Amino acid sequence: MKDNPKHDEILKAGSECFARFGFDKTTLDDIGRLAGLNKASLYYYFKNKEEIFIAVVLEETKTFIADLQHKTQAFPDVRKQVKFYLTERIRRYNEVIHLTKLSVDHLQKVEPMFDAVYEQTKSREVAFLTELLKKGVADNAFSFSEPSASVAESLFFLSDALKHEAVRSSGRFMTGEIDFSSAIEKLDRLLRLIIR
Amino acid sequence: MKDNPKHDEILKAGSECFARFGFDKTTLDDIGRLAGLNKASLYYYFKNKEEIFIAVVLEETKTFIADLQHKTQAFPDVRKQVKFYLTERIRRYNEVIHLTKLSVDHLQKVEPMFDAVYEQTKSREVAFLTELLKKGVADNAFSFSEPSASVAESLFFLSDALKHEAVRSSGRFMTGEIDFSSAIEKLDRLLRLIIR
DNA sequence: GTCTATACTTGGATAGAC
DNA sequence: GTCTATCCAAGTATAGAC
Repeated sequence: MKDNPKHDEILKAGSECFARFGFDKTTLDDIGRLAGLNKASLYYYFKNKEEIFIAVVLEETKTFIADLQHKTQAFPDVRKQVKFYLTERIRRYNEVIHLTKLSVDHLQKVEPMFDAVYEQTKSREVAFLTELLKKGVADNAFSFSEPSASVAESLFFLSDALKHEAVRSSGRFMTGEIDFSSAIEKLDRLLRLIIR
Repeated sequence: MKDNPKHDEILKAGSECFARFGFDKTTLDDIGRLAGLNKASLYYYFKNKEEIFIAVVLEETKTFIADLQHKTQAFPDVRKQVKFYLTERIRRYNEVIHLTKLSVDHLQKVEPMFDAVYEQTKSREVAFLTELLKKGVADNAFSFSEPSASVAESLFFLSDALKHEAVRSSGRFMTGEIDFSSAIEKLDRLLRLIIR
């Protein structure tokens, strides 16, 4: 949110529309109208509608992650910090999916977009986790046979894998919200195995 | 909700879609898919998309009015009953507008549809008000120089007029909800003048 | 009654004038 | 950079086969 002013206007307009109508039901005219631009002009700033959507979610995810990392610091125990962080970032996924207001039929179509978003925040997230783990090791809270950065990346993959599995298994019968409780439970048990 | 079973299926599907997407963003394919019919078949039961919408809102308004009339009975004082009824039916309008999830730009387009709905429930509403007034007169709570049925119709028009004025004055700057407090205040003062 | 085919309109996207 | 013109796909609506 510091680029070109028009670029930001489009993101703001897109955020507004996607939140109100969801991805499918938002038109480029909707966004253009709010941004004060002809819909054709949107293509000067973005490749297509999908890219606008990804940029909007990416922006909001950055804010969420920054906030989450701040909240994580509040926990006294490093183990609890790791668990809280990995758990909450799964829950975030639910919010974003809910924001798109898509029926199950359309969910498959947009899920890859989210993957692109999470791929782009990955380095930031892994770096944060790495620091957490290093602190834990320094405090003798636990130890690993591998470097902290490597373990952090594995934990990140673990969190994402459980998240995706939950989405897939919710499958055809999703009614608004995905139930991540089982994924979070699995995560909890795996963390106890990994962090010793 | 007792006509043709397919007819009702369409209403159910329409209700679902309009609530989720609003009028503009709902497609006939959306409704047809949910109702288990080809979109062309919808035209056997309804003249167009607008008619489906009106039928849906009409159905839901009937339910609302029945419920409102029931709630009204709970008030001990007839004056309070009249005031409560006329006030709440204005508030209902906000709900329905909100349900359609329309931007101000589109509101003008659909407002006539609501008028059609309210026109169709008018007789039922006026009849209810007439009974209230007759009861009040019989109890010597107040009296009129005109027949109760005539006064009831005037009160109905009054409520609708204030409602419409509130919609118009909210004009270009509406942000989600229309503020009916001023209309309700005016109604309150007028009622005190009329019901003596 | 329900569907396929089709006319016309709106939405996503590109080309090119300014 | 922003717009108009335009293409193609999807949406509203009608005509007509079954």
